[in-house]
Amino acid sequence: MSTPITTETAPTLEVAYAVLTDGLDADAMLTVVGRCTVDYSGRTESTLGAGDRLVVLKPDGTLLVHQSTNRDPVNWQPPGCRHTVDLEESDAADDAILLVQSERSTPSETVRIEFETIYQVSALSLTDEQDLDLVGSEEDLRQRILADPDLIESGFQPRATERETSAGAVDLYGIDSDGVPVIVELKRRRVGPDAVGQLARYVEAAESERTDKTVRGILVAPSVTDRAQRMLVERDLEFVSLTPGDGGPNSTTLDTFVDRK
Amino acid sequence: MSTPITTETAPTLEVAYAVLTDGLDADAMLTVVGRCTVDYSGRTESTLGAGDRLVVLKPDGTLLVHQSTNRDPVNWQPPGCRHTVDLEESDAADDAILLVQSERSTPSETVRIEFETIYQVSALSLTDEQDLDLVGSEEDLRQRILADPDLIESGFQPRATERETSAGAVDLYGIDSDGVPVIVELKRRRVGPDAVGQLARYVEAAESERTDKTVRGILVAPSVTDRAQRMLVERDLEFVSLTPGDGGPNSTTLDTFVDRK
DNA sequence: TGGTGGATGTCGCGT
DNA sequence: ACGCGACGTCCACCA
Repeated sequence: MSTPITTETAPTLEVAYAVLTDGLDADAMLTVVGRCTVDYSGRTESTLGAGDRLVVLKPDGTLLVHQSTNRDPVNWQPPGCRHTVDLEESDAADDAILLVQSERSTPSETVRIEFETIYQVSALSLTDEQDLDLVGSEEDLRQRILADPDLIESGFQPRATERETSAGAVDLYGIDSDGVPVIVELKRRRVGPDAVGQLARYVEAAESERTDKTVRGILVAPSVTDRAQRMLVERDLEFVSLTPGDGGPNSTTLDTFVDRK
Repeated sequence: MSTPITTETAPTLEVAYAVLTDGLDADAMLTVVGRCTVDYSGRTESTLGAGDRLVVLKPDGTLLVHQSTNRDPVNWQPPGCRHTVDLEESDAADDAILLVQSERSTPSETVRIEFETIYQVSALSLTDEQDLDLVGSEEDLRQRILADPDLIESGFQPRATERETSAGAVDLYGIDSDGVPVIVELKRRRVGPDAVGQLARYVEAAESERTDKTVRGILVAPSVTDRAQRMLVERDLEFVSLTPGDGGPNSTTLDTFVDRK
């Protein structure tokens, strides 16, 4: 198999234009490195003065503009956008511009990138059938509890997941050894006030739906902040410390990464 | 100025190794396109089978692994990580591997990328002094209200922003025309139950701190969902419709993007 | 298409 | 370093 890449280093804007239009036609992943300005308008508006950036156009309609810092792109467009490329000629030969634009509706958003110089442009035909396999999410914590409900407390009986209340769906619903309804809110990491508020909402909603008896609320997470702890006490809510993994995500499996010499 | 790029297309692993190690030394932004597997261990764990991806190593210690779909990287490491590159020789010449690894502590996390084939590797020296200038955030909404408090209601007097309560800092605190305390929670976009819960927490905390009188709670946002609306009514909270921009972010300034022919 | 909540969220700010 | 909340959050799921 031949290298699935077309690359031009220090191309003229015309050459870059050709690579990009061909790449868009071929559903390739495109990368452009060059000096550009970026303007965004949509849910908000932003401008970014001229500088060197890495721009990525994905075949699914994603746009990324990366500076040399931060994990997140400084500007972007989510999947589903329509990308277009234009050459803006000019009287003076020197200030011609390559325009990369990305648009979508609902919400109406536009990103407009004006390249004055392009250092490199590439069209990549990537073959990738694989999906990420991730372990340790909140879903795993739920599975762990369903497999062994006593992790919550002795005698806890799960009855439903995602049970609907007027305030939203409850992570885990069940009854304790006395038959009292229990609402469980799961968090995969240390929680703050927001999680307590969420649990409080669900408990309040559940109590307003069954006027006969009280409903217990249990927050399940590795740990809580001080403020969240106080809020739990104030609201008569409970806390159970549990991590998604058996002994925490960093317990045994980490030695997978010990260098194999 | 010369093109600030070193690129090798279809390099041997040895050549790629040289480009990457030199680039790490030079604090360059590095891109690698090739067939690889990715393993992650840290807050959770994940594996990703062999496929073609675009990998980016930023000089600030950021790592990105991008597939051909989605805005977010399938694997990543945030800024501040230590990147290393290794050649793993092998008996059979064919199954040598280029290993790119990124590590950090607090939390302890490792991403390990094994390249079996590299289609392209580049080292980019990007010059970019510019910061993003963004308009239309929640902060702009606050400024707008402080400049004209009557937008909340006639006679509203702001007294403090980020005023502390036992449940956290309140966006905007003031008194109404009757001298009744008012807590205002600002949201730049349509809000759901979480924002109502947040406001309810603040109001409850404020009332427990001043037992003399009730405290009003006003949610300020462009709009609310049905469920959030019901929750507001249940809790005796109020709603005022306001957008960050004057007439909404998409009103007048959009014609900036009309094509200039 | 819109509502709802999770996320290896990330990021910036304050203590 | 930790707590806290915003974010053009993105994203999957579901009605």
